[in-house]
Amino acid sequence: MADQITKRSENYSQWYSDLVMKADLAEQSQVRGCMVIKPYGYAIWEKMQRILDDMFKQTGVQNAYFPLFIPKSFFSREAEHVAGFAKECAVVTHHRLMNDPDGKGVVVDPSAKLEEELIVRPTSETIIWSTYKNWITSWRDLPILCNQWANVVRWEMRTRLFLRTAEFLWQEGHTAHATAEEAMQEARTMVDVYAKFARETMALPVIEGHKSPNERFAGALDTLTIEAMMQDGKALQAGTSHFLGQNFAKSFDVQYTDKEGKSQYVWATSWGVSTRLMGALVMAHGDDNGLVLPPALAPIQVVMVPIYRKPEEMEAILSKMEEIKKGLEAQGHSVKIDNRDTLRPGFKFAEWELKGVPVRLAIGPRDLENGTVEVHRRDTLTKETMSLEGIGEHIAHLLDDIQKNIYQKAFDFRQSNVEKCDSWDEFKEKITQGKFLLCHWDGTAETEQKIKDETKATIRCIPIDSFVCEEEGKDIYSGKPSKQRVVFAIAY
RNA sequence: CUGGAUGUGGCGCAGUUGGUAGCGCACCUGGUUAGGGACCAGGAGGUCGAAGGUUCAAGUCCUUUCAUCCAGACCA
Repeated sequence: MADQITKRSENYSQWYSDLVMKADLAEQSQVRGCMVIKPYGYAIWEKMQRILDDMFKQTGVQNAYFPLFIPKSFFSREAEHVAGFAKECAVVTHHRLMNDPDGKGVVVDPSAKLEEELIVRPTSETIIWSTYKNWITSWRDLPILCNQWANVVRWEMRTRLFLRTAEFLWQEGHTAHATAEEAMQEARTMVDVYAKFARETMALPVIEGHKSPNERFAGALDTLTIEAMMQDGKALQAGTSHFLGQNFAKSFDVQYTDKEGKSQYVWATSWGVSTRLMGALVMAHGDDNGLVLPPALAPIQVVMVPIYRKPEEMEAILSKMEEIKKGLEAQGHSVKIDNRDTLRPGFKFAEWELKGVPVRLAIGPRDLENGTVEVHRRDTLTKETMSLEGIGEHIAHLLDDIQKNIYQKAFDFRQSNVEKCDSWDEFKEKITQGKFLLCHWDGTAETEQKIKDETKATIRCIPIDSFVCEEEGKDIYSGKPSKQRVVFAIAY
């Protein structure tokens, strides 16, 4: 299994190459782990954005945008939040460059030192709450449901493409509510949105649940999460939704006057998903031939490869393909005709497989004569020759089927790697084999920490979906009484 | 910051006991090819991570330094 994990990890980096690359920054630069998202990768991100955005709006959320720079003092206000973020941030200290007096190039103008440093946002709670203070005075102003699509920077010590880059793209929702119940409901609503998006759009089975106190977001009273299993059996936190209580309202003095005329602090949530989802997509579905994209997110859903020897054949085939393409596009599918005449078909087949295009159509002189087409599906790597008649309908069904099948495959994989575990010896063995283990936990941070120290495994979540398992038992490590099982796994 | 490994054309690598850099892929040109990653011929591209030292001579030996990768600490 260890070998398998290594092999998978190597594959992951190959699978990424069409989507993302490490930024090629200056040699002496200390900026590590910045990424360039390539056009093909960004197209997937755009699709994710569009679908998520629609889902957000259906819950009443609106988009807004807040500044990239946050005054340092804002971070001093929320003590817990600071403890979680203060260390690994990019700090702006100057605002001007000047020509280097000793020669070529430019240097920082020392006279342009900022009175107060600016922090490049690692997340926007602080600046948004300092803004909300001016938006909220009455119960009539609530709730405020804002989301922003933005980039954030965290000066991570170790980075990994998509999973942990220094700069990444995300959306962060920040809401303000009159009551704790309403805020908790909002946090729950949004994690449900994420779970639905993961399952239905990304074809990614996830476990929904609460984070243990140790794993909570800095400054949150409760953190809800969706956890996915990658093909090496490791867990990936794919999205989080936080109930922030009144912590930020109190730190930034955000109060409203309720119906009785009394001042009340507002209740807050924040929730986000990032370009890490791209990593999840790749690591959950890819195979030895490259990416496998669910049709709902594939920038190109159908690619057509013509096969010909003579120019006349090419012309006839391409015009037939245009015809088919129009039909498919009318049904809302994205279609590409690969008409590059410098490459051989076999090369193109391999290339589009690497890119994960769900369906490939090949038409050659033989097909042209018979009125047929070769249909190849990426998920199963199988192909069949079929009549051109009714091809549109067939493709529509096929894309649908591929979407479902990719989910099912990931689902089955996960199911076969999740199990209940009640023996500590068994736990130690299985956890390193890439299993999710459902175990009893006594609810203490100490036990969780000890388990982490000994095995690297963490509590991924306390499930709230179909994995919820409330029953009496004994803690896997301490043997103390427990009321429910939680999900343990080794995480990215 | 701690431990281990590695830096040689765009990518992946070789380079013996020191003798003045080579291979595969990719790239460019021409031709033949085309139903699963084509073939032949020709061509271009490197101050060997950087600085210093030893030597008649350094990719190779010594010192320093920088960077990258893996394992920790941090995290979406």
